[in-house]
Amino acid sequence: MSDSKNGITGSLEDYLETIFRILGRSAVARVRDIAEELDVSPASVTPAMKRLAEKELIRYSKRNYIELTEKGLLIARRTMTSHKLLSRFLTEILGIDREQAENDACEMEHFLSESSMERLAAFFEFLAACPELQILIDTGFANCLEGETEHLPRCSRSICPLMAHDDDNSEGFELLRLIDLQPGSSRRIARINAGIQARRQLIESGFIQGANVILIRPGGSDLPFIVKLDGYDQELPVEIAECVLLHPDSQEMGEDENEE
Amino acid sequence: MSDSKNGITGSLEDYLETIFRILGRSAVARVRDIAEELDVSPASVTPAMKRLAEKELIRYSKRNYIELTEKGLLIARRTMTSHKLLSRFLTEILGIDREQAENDACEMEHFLSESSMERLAAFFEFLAACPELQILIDTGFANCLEGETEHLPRCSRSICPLMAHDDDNSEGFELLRLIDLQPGSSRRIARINAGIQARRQLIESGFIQGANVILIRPGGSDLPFIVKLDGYDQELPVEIAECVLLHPDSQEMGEDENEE
DNA sequence: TCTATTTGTTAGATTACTCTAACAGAAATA
DNA sequence: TATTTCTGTTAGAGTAATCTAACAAATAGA
Repeated sequence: MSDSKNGITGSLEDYLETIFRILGRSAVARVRDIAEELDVSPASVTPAMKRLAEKELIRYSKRNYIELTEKGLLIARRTMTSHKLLSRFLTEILGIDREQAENDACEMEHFLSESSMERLAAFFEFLAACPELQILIDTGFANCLEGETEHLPRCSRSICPLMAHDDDNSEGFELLRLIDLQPGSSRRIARINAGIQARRQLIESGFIQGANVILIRPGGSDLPFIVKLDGYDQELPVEIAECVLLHPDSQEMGEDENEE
Repeated sequence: MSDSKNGITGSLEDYLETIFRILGRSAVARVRDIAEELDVSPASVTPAMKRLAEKELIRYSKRNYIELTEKGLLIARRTMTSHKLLSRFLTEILGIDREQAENDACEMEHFLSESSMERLAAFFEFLAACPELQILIDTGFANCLEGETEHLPRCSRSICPLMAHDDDNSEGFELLRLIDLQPGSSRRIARINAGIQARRQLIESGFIQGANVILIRPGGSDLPFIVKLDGYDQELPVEIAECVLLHPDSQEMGEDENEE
Protein backbone atom coordinates (compact mmCIF):
# COMPACT_ATOMS: atom_id res chain seq x y z
CA MET A 1 0.00 0.00 0.00
CA SER A 2 2.39 2.60 1.22
CA ASP A 3 4.83 3.36 -1.54
CA SER A 4 8.56 3.39 -1.73
CA LYS A 5 11.12 2.74 0.93
CA ASN A 6 9.91 4.93 3.75
CA GLY A 7 6.70 3.19 4.53
CA ILE A 8 4.81 6.34 3.68
CA THR A 9 2.89 7.33 0.59
CA GLY A 10 4.10 9.59 -2.16
CA SER A 11 1.63 12.19 -1.02
CA LEU A 12 3.04 12.32 2.50
CA GLU A 13 6.56 12.40 1.10
CA ASP A 14 5.52 15.43 -0.89
CA TYR A 15 4.27 17.15 2.25
CA LEU A 16 7.54 16.42 4.02
CA GLU A 17 9.59 17.66 1.11
CA THR A 18 7.52 20.81 0.94
CA ILE A 19 7.96 21.50 4.64
CA PHE A 20 11.68 20.97 4.15
CA ARG A 21 11.79 23.45 1.28
CA ILE A 22 9.86 26.06 3.21
CA LEU A 23 12.00 25.70 6.32
CA GLY A 24 15.06 26.04 4.12
CA ARG A 25 14.06 29.59 3.29
CA SER A 26 11.68 30.75 6.02
CA ALA A 27 11.85 30.52 9.76
CA VAL A 28 8.53 28.74 10.07
CA ALA A 29 6.24 26.54 8.03
CA ARG A 30 2.53 27.21 8.12
CA VAL A 31 -0.42 25.31 6.72
CA ARG A 32 -1.04 28.12 4.30
CA ASP A 33 2.44 27.98 2.76
CA ILE A 34 2.30 24.25 2.37
CA ALA A 35 -1.09 24.37 0.71
CA GLU A 36 0.11 27.05 -1.66
CA GLU A 37 3.34 25.33 -2.59
CA LEU A 38 1.67 22.01 -3.19
CA ASP A 39 -1.36 23.54 -4.83
CA VAL A 40 -3.88 21.79 -2.63
CA SER A 41 -6.57 23.24 -0.43
CA PRO A 42 -5.61 24.12 3.16
CA ALA A 43 -8.30 21.71 4.26
CA SER A 44 -6.25 18.89 2.78
CA VAL A 45 -3.15 19.91 4.67
CA THR A 46 -4.52 19.54 8.19
CA PRO A 47 -5.34 15.83 7.93
CA ALA A 48 -2.01 15.25 6.19
CA MET A 49 -0.23 16.90 9.09
CA LYS A 50 -2.09 14.65 11.47
CA ARG A 51 -1.00 11.60 9.57
CA LEU A 52 2.61 12.80 9.56
CA ALA A 53 2.52 13.62 13.27
CA GLU A 54 1.11 10.20 14.01
CA LYS A 55 4.12 8.67 12.31
CA GLU A 56 6.37 11.04 14.24
CA LEU A 57 7.76 12.67 11.14
CA ILE A 58 6.74 16.16 12.15
CA ARG A 59 5.93 17.99 15.37
CA TYR A 60 2.49 19.44 15.01
CA SER A 61 -0.10 20.82 17.34
CA LYS A 62 -3.28 22.52 16.29
CA ARG A 63 -2.89 25.99 14.92
CA ASN A 64 0.83 25.95 15.45
CA TYR A 65 3.95 26.06 13.33
CA ILE A 66 5.16 22.80 11.88
CA GLU A 67 8.58 21.29 12.50
CA LEU A 68 10.30 18.26 11.09
CA THR A 69 11.49 15.57 13.46
CA GLU A 70 14.88 13.97 12.97
CA LYS A 71 13.17 11.08 11.19
CA GLY A 72 11.08 13.37 9.03
CA LEU A 73 14.07 15.45 8.12
CA LEU A 74 15.87 12.38 6.84
CA ILE A 75 13.00 11.36 4.59
CA ALA A 76 12.45 14.91 3.39
CA ARG A 77 16.07 15.27 2.49
CA ARG A 78 16.18 11.97 0.71
CA THR A 79 13.10 12.81 -1.30
CA MET A 80 14.54 16.20 -2.16
CA THR A 81 17.81 14.63 -3.28
CA SER A 82 15.97 12.13 -5.40
CA HIS A 83 14.07 14.97 -6.98
CA LYS A 84 17.21 16.93 -7.71
CA LEU A 85 19.01 13.99 -9.24
CA LEU A 86 16.13 13.12 -11.51
CA SER A 87 15.55 16.68 -12.49
CA ARG A 88 19.22 17.15 -13.27
CA PHE A 89 19.29 13.98 -15.30
CA LEU A 90 16.32 15.12 -17.35
CA THR A 91 17.66 18.60 -17.96
CA GLU A 92 21.43 18.19 -18.09
CA ILE A 93 21.65 14.86 -19.81
CA LEU A 94 18.47 14.46 -21.79
CA GLY A 95 17.99 18.16 -22.42
CA ILE A 96 14.36 18.33 -21.34
CA ASP A 97 13.12 21.80 -20.54
CA ARG A 98 13.13 22.73 -16.89
CA GLU A 99 9.42 22.84 -16.29
CA GLN A 100 8.71 19.50 -17.84
CA ALA A 101 11.68 18.01 -16.00
CA GLU A 102 10.35 19.32 -12.70
CA ASN A 103 6.98 17.79 -13.38
CA ASP A 104 8.38 14.41 -14.20
CA ALA A 105 10.86 14.45 -11.34
CA CYS A 106 8.16 15.51 -8.91
CA GLU A 107 6.36 12.27 -9.42
CA MET A 108 9.18 9.87 -10.13
CA GLU A 109 11.13 10.95 -7.06
CA HIS A 110 9.01 8.77 -4.83
CA PHE A 111 10.01 5.62 -6.59
CA LEU A 112 13.71 5.87 -7.23
CA SER A 113 15.29 3.28 -4.95
CA GLU A 114 18.27 4.04 -2.79
CA SER A 115 20.61 2.07 -4.95
CA SER A 116 19.39 3.74 -8.15
CA MET A 117 19.75 7.08 -6.47
CA GLU A 118 23.28 6.35 -5.45
CA ARG A 119 24.24 5.23 -8.94
CA LEU A 120 22.65 8.24 -10.51
CA ALA A 121 24.68 10.42 -8.14
CA ALA A 122 27.79 8.49 -9.16
CA PHE A 123 26.95 9.15 -12.78
CA PHE A 124 27.06 12.87 -12.19
CA GLU A 125 30.34 12.55 -10.36
CA PHE A 126 31.70 10.59 -13.29
CA LEU A 127 30.37 13.16 -15.69
CA ALA A 128 31.97 16.01 -13.76
CA ALA A 129 35.27 14.22 -13.66
CA CYS A 130 35.36 12.94 -17.20
CA PRO A 131 35.70 15.66 -19.80
CA GLU A 132 35.27 13.28 -22.70
CA LEU A 133 31.88 12.20 -21.48
CA GLN A 134 30.87 15.75 -20.80
CA ILE A 135 31.80 16.73 -24.33
CA LEU A 136 30.04 13.79 -25.86
CA ILE A 137 26.84 14.63 -24.09
CA ASP A 138 27.03 18.40 -24.33
CA THR A 139 28.11 18.47 -27.92
CA GLY A 140 27.34 15.11 -29.46
CA PHE A 141 24.03 14.22 -27.99
CA ALA A 142 22.86 17.79 -27.61
CA ASN A 143 23.60 18.46 -31.26
CA CYS A 144 21.65 15.39 -32.14
CA LEU A 145 18.63 16.97 -30.58
CA GLU A 146 18.94 20.58 -31.50
CA GLY A 147 17.18 20.37 -34.85
CA GLU A 148 14.04 19.33 -33.10
CA THR A 149 12.01 18.75 -36.16
CA GLU A 150 14.90 17.21 -38.01
CA HIS A 151 16.26 13.72 -38.14
CA LEU A 152 17.36 13.20 -34.62
CA PRO A 153 20.57 11.36 -33.95
CA ARG A 154 23.16 13.17 -35.94
CA CYS A 155 26.67 13.80 -34.77
CA SER A 156 29.35 16.11 -35.94
CA ARG A 157 32.12 13.98 -37.36
CA SER A 158 34.67 15.48 -35.05
CA ILE A 159 32.90 14.14 -32.01
CA CYS A 160 31.78 10.78 -33.11
CA PRO A 161 33.00 9.85 -36.56
CA LEU A 162 30.93 6.76 -37.15
CA MET A 163 27.77 8.65 -36.60
CA ALA A 164 28.42 11.58 -38.86
CA HIS A 165 26.21 12.12 -41.84
CA ASP A 166 24.87 15.06 -43.71
CA ASP A 167 21.23 14.43 -43.82
CA ASP A 168 21.19 13.80 -47.53
CA ASN A 169 20.97 10.22 -48.60
CA SER A 170 24.29 9.30 -47.03
CA GLU A 171 22.26 8.58 -43.95
CA GLY A 172 22.44 4.86 -43.58
CA PHE A 173 26.20 4.35 -43.84
CA GLU A 174 25.90 0.88 -42.45
CA LEU A 175 22.29 0.81 -41.43
CA LEU A 176 19.54 -1.15 -43.06
CA ARG A 177 16.16 0.36 -43.71
CA LEU A 178 13.14 -1.53 -42.45
CA ILE A 179 11.56 -1.22 -45.86
CA ASP A 180 14.55 -3.00 -47.42
CA LEU A 181 14.39 -5.90 -45.01
CA GLN A 182 13.68 -9.38 -46.32
CA PRO A 183 10.17 -10.47 -45.36
CA GLY A 184 10.36 -12.95 -42.52
CA SER A 185 13.73 -11.83 -41.23
CA SER A 186 14.34 -9.86 -38.07
CA ARG A 187 16.70 -7.11 -36.95
CA ARG A 188 17.19 -4.79 -34.06
CA ILE A 189 16.28 -1.16 -34.38
CA ALA A 190 19.26 1.18 -34.61
CA ARG A 191 17.41 4.44 -34.74
CA ILE A 192 14.35 6.33 -35.84
CA ASN A 193 15.04 8.84 -38.53
CA ALA A 194 11.85 10.87 -38.46
CA GLY A 195 10.42 14.24 -37.66
CA ILE A 196 9.30 14.81 -34.13
CA GLN A 197 5.72 13.75 -34.82
CA ALA A 198 6.33 10.45 -36.51
CA ARG A 199 9.24 9.81 -34.23
CA ARG A 200 7.15 10.14 -31.11
CA GLN A 201 4.48 7.94 -32.53
CA LEU A 202 6.96 5.23 -33.43
CA ILE A 203 8.71 5.35 -30.09
CA GLU A 204 5.50 5.19 -28.13
CA SER A 205 4.57 2.18 -30.20
CA GLY A 206 7.68 0.44 -28.96
CA PHE A 207 10.05 1.17 -31.83
CA ILE A 208 13.04 1.94 -29.67
CA GLN A 209 16.70 1.21 -30.22
CA GLY A 210 17.46 -2.43 -29.55
CA ALA A 211 13.91 -3.65 -30.01
CA ASN A 212 13.58 -6.58 -32.33
CA VAL A 213 11.32 -6.29 -35.35
CA ILE A 214 10.28 -8.92 -37.84
CA LEU A 215 9.01 -7.87 -41.23
CA ILE A 216 5.83 -9.82 -41.75
CA ARG A 217 4.62 -8.26 -44.97
CA PRO A 218 6.24 -5.57 -47.07
CA GLY A 219 4.01 -2.73 -48.09
CA GLY A 220 3.70 -0.40 -51.01
CA SER A 221 2.40 3.04 -51.77
CA ASP A 222 -1.04 2.26 -50.46
CA LEU A 223 -0.38 -0.94 -48.60
CA PRO A 224 1.02 -0.60 -45.09
CA PHE A 225 3.98 -2.66 -43.95
CA ILE A 226 3.21 -5.20 -41.28
CA VAL A 227 5.89 -5.81 -38.69
CA LYS A 228 5.89 -7.89 -35.55
CA LEU A 229 7.13 -6.30 -32.35
CA ASP A 230 6.71 -7.65 -28.82
CA GLY A 231 4.53 -10.39 -30.18
CA TYR A 232 2.12 -8.00 -31.86
CA ASP A 233 1.64 -7.26 -35.52
CA GLN A 234 1.59 -3.58 -36.31
CA GLU A 235 0.76 -1.78 -39.48
CA LEU A 236 3.07 0.97 -40.66
CA PRO A 237 2.38 3.20 -43.65
CA VAL A 238 5.35 3.40 -46.03
CA GLU A 239 6.29 6.90 -45.03
CA ILE A 240 6.50 5.80 -41.41
CA ALA A 241 8.22 2.51 -42.09
CA GLU A 242 10.88 4.37 -44.05
CA CYS A 243 12.00 6.08 -40.87
CA VAL A 244 12.95 2.89 -39.09
CA LEU A 245 16.65 2.06 -39.45
CA LEU A 246 17.99 -1.30 -38.37
CA HIS A 247 21.30 -2.65 -37.26
CA PRO A 248 22.55 -4.51 -40.35
CA ASP A 249 23.66 -7.64 -38.56
CA SER A 250 21.16 -10.27 -37.57
CA GLN A 251 21.58 -10.49 -33.82
CA GLU A 252 22.62 -13.54 -31.87
CA MET A 253 19.38 -13.85 -29.93
CA GLY A 254 21.27 -14.57 -26.73
CA GLU A 255 19.63 -11.88 -24.69
CA ASP A 256 16.09 -10.91 -23.93
CA GLU A 257 14.30 -7.87 -25.39
CA ASN A 258 11.95 -10.28 -26.99
CA GLU A 259 10.81 -12.56 -24.23
CA GLU A 260 9.89 -10.31 -21.35
CA MET B 1 -6.30 13.37 -9.71
CA SER B 2 -5.77 10.98 -12.55
CA ASP B 3 -2.05 10.72 -13.17
CA SER B 4 0.09 11.16 -16.19
CA LYS B 5 -0.86 11.96 -19.72
CA ASN B 6 -3.58 9.43 -20.39
CA GLY B 7 -6.17 10.69 -18.01
CA ILE B 8 -6.07 7.40 -16.16
CA THR B 9 -4.39 6.41 -12.94
CA GLY B 10 -1.14 4.51 -12.61
CA SER B 11 -3.07 1.54 -11.34
CA LEU B 12 -5.26 1.35 -14.43
CA GLU B 13 -2.21 1.81 -16.62
CA ASP B 14 -0.70 -1.19 -14.87
CA TYR B 15 -3.77 -3.25 -15.65
CA LEU B 16 -3.61 -2.24 -19.31
CA GLU B 17 0.07 -3.02 -19.51
CA THR B 18 -0.48 -6.38 -17.90
CA ILE B 19 -3.25 -7.27 -20.32
CA PHE B 20 -0.92 -6.25 -23.13
CA ARG B 21 1.86 -8.48 -21.83
CA ILE B 22 -0.47 -11.43 -21.43
CA LEU B 23 -1.96 -11.04 -24.89
CA GLY B 24 1.56 -10.85 -26.27
CA ARG B 25 2.17 -14.43 -25.24
CA SER B 26 -1.25 -16.06 -24.82
CA ALA B 27 -4.32 -16.08 -26.97
CA VAL B 28 -6.56 -14.76 -24.23
CA ALA B 29 -6.36 -12.71 -21.05
CA ARG B 30 -8.34 -13.83 -18.05
CA VAL B 31 -8.99 -12.22 -14.70
CA ARG B 32 -6.93 -14.92 -13.06
CA ASP B 33 -3.81 -14.25 -15.14
CA ILE B 34 -4.02 -10.55 -14.54
CA ALA B 35 -4.42 -10.98 -10.80
CA GLU B 36 -1.46 -13.31 -10.72
CA GLU B 37 0.83 -11.15 -12.79
CA LEU B 38 0.02 -8.02 -10.84
CA ASP B 39 -0.03 -9.82 -7.52
CA VAL B 40 -3.44 -8.55 -6.50
CA SER B 41 -6.54 -10.47 -5.53
CA PRO B 42 -8.93 -11.47 -8.34
CA ALA B 43 -11.58 -9.49 -6.52
CA SER B 44 -9.60 -6.34 -7.25
CA VAL B 45 -9.41 -7.11 -10.93
CA THR B 46 -13.11 -7.16 -11.67
CA PRO B 47 -13.81 -3.57 -10.61
CA ALA B 48 -10.65 -2.45 -12.40
CA MET B 49 -11.93 -4.08 -15.57
CA LYS B 50 -15.21 -2.25 -15.16
CA ARG B 51 -13.42 1.05 -14.84
CA LEU B 52 -11.35 0.31 -17.93
CA ALA B 53 -14.38 -0.79 -19.92
CA GLU B 54 -16.19 2.38 -18.92
CA LYS B 55 -13.35 4.38 -20.41
CA GLU B 56 -13.48 2.19 -23.51
CA LEU B 57 -9.94 0.98 -23.10
CA ILE B 58 -10.89 -2.68 -23.02
CA ARG B 59 -13.75 -4.80 -24.20
CA TYR B 60 -15.11 -6.67 -21.24
CA SER B 61 -18.25 -8.51 -20.41
CA LYS B 62 -18.84 -10.49 -17.28
CA ARG B 63 -17.04 -13.77 -17.10
CA ASN B 64 -15.51 -13.32 -20.51
CA TYR B 65 -12.10 -12.89 -21.99
CA ILE B 66 -10.63 -9.43 -22.00
CA GLU B 67 -9.52 -7.54 -25.09
CA LEU B 68 -7.82 -4.22 -25.58
CA THR B 69 -9.52 -1.59 -27.68
CA GLU B 70 -7.49 0.45 -30.12
CA LYS B 71 -7.27 3.24 -27.56
CA GLY B 72 -6.30 0.85 -24.78
CA LEU B 73 -3.65 -0.75 -26.93
CA LEU B 74 -2.02 2.59 -27.51
CA ILE B 75 -1.81 3.40 -23.83
CA ALA B 76 -0.65 -0.09 -22.96
CA ARG B 77 2.10 0.08 -25.53
CA ARG B 78 3.21 3.50 -24.43
CA THR B 79 3.37 2.41 -20.81
CA MET B 80 5.28 -0.68 -21.80
CA THR B 81 7.76 1.35 -23.79
CA SER B 82 8.22 3.76 -20.93
CA HIS B 83 8.91 0.82 -18.68
CA LYS B 84 11.45 -0.67 -21.04
CA LEU B 85 13.31 2.58 -21.50
CA LEU B 86 13.55 3.24 -17.79
CA SER B 87 14.52 -0.29 -17.02
CA ARG B 88 17.20 -0.22 -19.69
CA PHE B 89 18.52 3.06 -18.41
CA LEU B 90 18.80 1.70 -14.90
CA THR B 91 20.47 -1.54 -15.95
CA GLU B 92 22.54 -0.63 -18.99
CA ILE B 93 23.67 2.82 -17.98
CA LEU B 94 23.57 2.93 -14.23
CA GLY B 95 24.32 -0.75 -13.75
CA ILE B 96 21.49 -1.46 -11.33
CA ASP B 97 20.60 -5.10 -10.98
CA ARG B 98 17.71 -6.29 -13.02
CA GLU B 99 15.22 -6.94 -10.28
CA GLN B 100 15.69 -3.59 -8.61
CA ALA B 101 15.55 -1.86 -11.97
CA GLU B 102 12.27 -3.58 -12.76
CA ASN B 103 10.82 -2.46 -9.47
CA ASP B 104 11.82 1.14 -9.95
CA ALA B 105 10.77 1.21 -13.58
CA CYS B 106 7.43 -0.36 -12.74
CA GLU B 107 6.48 2.66 -10.71
CA MET B 108 8.26 5.44 -12.51
CA GLU B 109 6.88 4.40 -15.90
CA HIS B 110 3.60 6.12 -15.18
CA PHE B 111 5.19 9.50 -14.83
CA LEU B 112 7.73 9.78 -17.61
CA SER B 113 6.33 12.39 -19.97
CA GLU B 114 6.22 11.87 -23.70
CA SER B 115 9.03 14.27 -24.34
CA SER B 116 11.26 12.70 -21.71
CA MET B 117 10.50 9.32 -23.14
CA GLU B 118 11.44 10.42 -26.58
CA ARG B 119 14.71 11.91 -25.42
CA LEU B 120 15.57 8.83 -23.45
CA ALA B 121 14.97 6.78 -26.57
CA ALA B 122 17.22 9.16 -28.48
CA PHE B 123 19.87 8.67 -25.84
CA PHE B 124 19.93 4.96 -26.52
CA GLU B 125 20.14 5.58 -30.23
CA PHE B 126 23.04 7.90 -29.63
CA LEU B 127 24.66 5.35 -27.39
CA ALA B 128 24.28 2.61 -29.96
CA ALA B 129 25.75 4.82 -32.66
CA CYS B 130 28.57 6.34 -30.70
CA PRO B 131 31.27 3.88 -29.77
CA GLU B 132 33.15 6.39 -27.67
CA LEU B 133 30.18 6.92 -25.41
CA GLN B 134 29.54 3.23 -25.19
CA ILE B 135 33.13 2.64 -24.12
CA LEU B 136 33.07 5.42 -21.60
CA ILE B 137 30.01 4.04 -19.95
CA ASP B 138 30.78 0.36 -20.26
CA THR B 139 34.38 0.69 -19.20
CA GLY B 140 34.81 4.01 -17.49
CA PHE B 141 31.69 4.35 -15.47
CA ALA B 142 31.22 0.65 -14.95
CA ASN B 143 34.76 0.34 -13.61
CA CYS B 144 34.05 3.17 -11.30
CA LEU B 145 31.34 1.11 -9.75
CA GLU B 146 32.77 -2.35 -9.74
CA GLY B 147 34.59 -2.13 -6.44
CA GLU B 148 31.29 -1.60 -4.71
CA THR B 149 32.70 -1.05 -1.29
CA GLU B 150 35.59 0.95 -2.62
CA HIS B 151 35.97 4.59 -3.48
CA LEU B 152 33.56 4.98 -6.29
CA PRO B 153 34.47 7.16 -9.19
CA ARG B 154 37.74 5.81 -10.37
CA CYS B 155 38.73 5.59 -13.97
CA SER B 156 41.48 3.77 -15.73
CA ARG B 157 43.85 6.34 -17.13
CA SER B 158 43.48 4.98 -20.63
CA ILE B 159 39.80 5.83 -20.72
CA CYS B 160 39.63 9.09 -18.95
CA PRO B 161 43.04 10.43 -18.00
CA LEU B 162 42.02 13.24 -15.71
CA MET B 163 40.10 10.91 -13.55
CA ALA B 164 42.73 8.25 -13.08
CA HIS B 165 44.12 7.65 -9.66
CA ASP B 166 45.36 4.69 -7.73
CA ASP B 167 43.43 4.86 -4.58
CA ASP B 168 46.43 5.69 -2.53
CA ASN B 169 46.77 9.31 -1.50
CA SER B 170 47.06 10.55 -5.06
CA GLU B 171 43.29 10.75 -4.97
CA GLY B 172 42.63 14.42 -4.98
CA PHE B 173 44.75 15.45 -7.95
CA GLU B 174 43.03 18.73 -8.17
CA LEU B 175 40.24 18.31 -5.73
CA LEU B 176 39.85 20.01 -2.41
CA ARG B 177 38.80 18.10 0.67
CA LEU B 178 35.90 19.50 2.64
CA ILE B 179 37.93 19.23 5.80
CA ASP B 180 40.59 21.46 4.26
CA LEU B 181 38.12 24.15 3.30
CA GLN B 182 38.38 27.60 4.85
CA PRO B 183 35.56 28.16 7.34
CA GLY B 184 32.98 30.42 5.81
CA SER B 185 33.84 29.67 2.22
CA SER B 186 31.78 27.59 -0.15
CA ARG B 187 32.48 25.11 -2.92
CA ARG B 188 30.62 22.66 -5.11
CA ILE B 189 30.87 18.98 -4.41
CA ALA B 190 32.95 17.07 -6.95
CA ARG B 191 32.51 13.61 -5.57
CA ILE B 192 32.04 11.43 -2.54
CA ASN B 193 34.98 9.20 -1.85
CA ALA B 194 33.49 6.79 0.63
CA GLY B 195 32.51 3.20 1.13
CA ILE B 196 29.03 2.25 0.11
CA GLN B 197 27.53 2.86 3.56
CA ALA B 198 28.85 6.34 4.23
CA ARG B 199 28.41 7.19 0.59
CA ARG B 200 24.75 6.37 0.61
CA GLN B 201 24.22 8.31 3.79
CA LEU B 202 25.93 11.36 2.38
CA ILE B 203 24.10 11.25 -0.90
CA GLU B 204 20.71 10.85 0.72
CA SER B 205 21.57 13.85 2.83
CA GLY B 206 21.98 15.88 -0.31
CA PHE B 207 25.72 15.67 -0.78
CA ILE B 208 25.62 15.16 -4.51
CA GLN B 209 27.92 16.40 -7.22
CA GLY B 210 27.28 20.04 -7.94
CA ALA B 211 25.63 20.83 -4.64
CA ASN B 212 27.01 23.85 -2.90
CA VAL B 213 28.36 23.47 0.64
CA ILE B 214 29.55 26.11 3.06
CA LEU B 215 31.82 25.13 5.87
CA ILE B 216 30.31 26.69 8.97
CA ARG B 217 32.56 25.23 11.62
CA PRO B 218 35.52 22.90 11.20
CA GLY B 219 35.56 19.84 13.40
CA GLY B 220 38.14 17.73 15.10
CA SER B 221 38.55 14.21 16.35
CA ASP B 222 35.49 14.45 18.57
CA LEU B 223 33.88 17.55 17.24
CA PRO B 224 31.73 17.16 14.12
CA PHE B 225 32.10 19.50 11.18
CA ILE B 226 29.14 21.73 10.55
CA VAL B 227 28.31 22.50 6.95
CA LYS B 228 25.44 24.34 5.39
CA LEU B 229 23.63 22.71 2.49
CA ASP B 230 20.28 23.74 1.01
CA GLY B 231 19.91 26.27 3.78
CA TYR B 232 20.32 23.70 6.53
CA ASP B 233 23.21 23.16 8.88
CA GLN B 234 24.34 19.58 9.07
CA GLU B 235 26.78 17.90 11.37
CA LEU B 236 29.34 15.57 9.87
CA PRO B 237 31.76 13.50 11.92
CA VAL B 238 35.36 13.84 10.72
CA GLU B 239 35.48 10.42 9.15
CA ILE B 240 32.42 11.29 7.07
CA ALA B 241 33.49 14.83 6.26
CA GLU B 242 36.78 13.47 4.96
CA CYS B 243 34.96 11.71 2.17
CA VAL B 244 33.55 14.85 0.63
CA LEU B 245 35.73 16.20 -2.18
CA LEU B 246 35.10 19.61 -3.66
CA HIS B 247 35.77 21.33 -6.94
CA PRO B 248 38.77 23.53 -6.17
CA ASP B 249 37.43 26.65 -7.83
CA SER B 250 34.96 28.85 -6.12
CA GLN B 251 32.01 28.87 -8.46
CA GLU B 252 30.52 31.87 -10.16
CA MET B 253 27.13 31.65 -8.47
CA GLY B 254 25.37 32.38 -11.72
CA GLU B 255 23.18 29.35 -11.62
CA ASP B 256 20.80 27.92 -9.12
CA GLU B 257 21.45 24.81 -7.03
CA ASN B 258 21.20 27.05 -4.03
CA GLU B 259 18.04 28.99 -4.49
CA GLU B 260 15.46 26.41 -5.27
C1' DT C 1 -25.56 -36.73 -14.81
C1' DC C 2 -23.72 -35.42 -10.49
C1' DT C 3 -20.01 -33.53 -7.98
C1' DA C 4 -15.69 -31.14 -7.18
C1' DT C 5 -12.66 -27.70 -8.66
C1' DT C 6 -11.52 -23.64 -10.83
C1' DT C 7 -12.68 -19.13 -11.93
C1' DG C 8 -15.10 -14.80 -11.52
C1' DT C 9 -18.24 -11.68 -9.10
C1' DT C 10 -20.43 -9.35 -5.38
C1' DA C 11 -20.90 -7.34 -0.91
C1' DG C 12 -18.92 -4.93 2.64
C1' DA C 13 -15.08 -2.94 4.95
C1' DT C 14 -10.91 -0.17 5.00
C1' DT C 15 -7.40 3.24 3.76
C1' DA C 16 -5.77 7.29 1.71
C1' DC C 17 -6.62 11.29 -0.31
C1' DT C 18 -8.95 15.06 -2.11
C1' DC C 19 -12.52 18.68 -2.27
C1' DT C 20 -16.24 22.45 -0.73
C1' DA C 21 -18.61 24.76 2.73
C1' DA C 22 -19.12 26.14 7.20
C1' DC C 23 -17.04 27.51 11.22
C1' DA C 24 -13.54 29.05 14.85
C1' DG C 25 -9.58 31.35 16.48
C1' DA C 26 -6.04 34.99 15.97
C1' DA C 27 -4.29 39.14 14.25
C1' DA C 28 -4.87 43.57 12.28
C1' DT C 29 -7.46 47.67 11.74
C1' DA C 30 -10.47 51.11 12.75
C1' DT D 1 -13.26 47.74 21.99
C1' DA D 2 -15.45 46.10 17.92
C1' DT D 3 -14.96 44.43 13.48
C1' DT D 4 -12.83 42.72 9.52
C1' DT D 5 -9.53 39.74 7.52
C1' DC D 6 -6.53 36.02 7.53
C1' DT D 7 -5.64 31.43 8.82
C1' DG D 8 -6.66 26.87 10.26
C1' DT D 9 -9.98 23.19 11.38
C1' DT D 10 -13.95 20.35 11.04
C1' DA D 11 -17.72 18.09 8.85
C1' DG D 12 -19.31 15.70 5.10
C1' DA D 13 -18.95 13.90 0.59
C1' DG D 14 -16.64 11.65 -3.20
C1' DT D 15 -13.09 8.86 -5.77
C1' DA D 16 -9.86 5.23 -6.26
C1' DA D 17 -7.96 1.38 -4.75
C1' DT D 18 -7.41 -2.52 -2.16
C1' DC D 19 -8.76 -6.56 0.78
C1' DT D 20 -11.61 -10.88 2.79
C1' DA D 21 -15.45 -13.73 2.71
C1' DA D 22 -19.30 -15.47 0.59
C1' DC D 23 -21.40 -16.81 -3.42
C1' DA D 24 -22.24 -18.12 -8.40
C1' DA D 25 -21.07 -19.86 -12.81
C1' DA D 26 -18.40 -22.78 -15.74
C1' DT D 27 -15.43 -26.65 -16.42
C1' DA D 28 -13.69 -31.13 -15.60
C1' DG D 29 -13.82 -35.65 -13.66
C1' DA D 30 -15.97 -39.66 -12.36
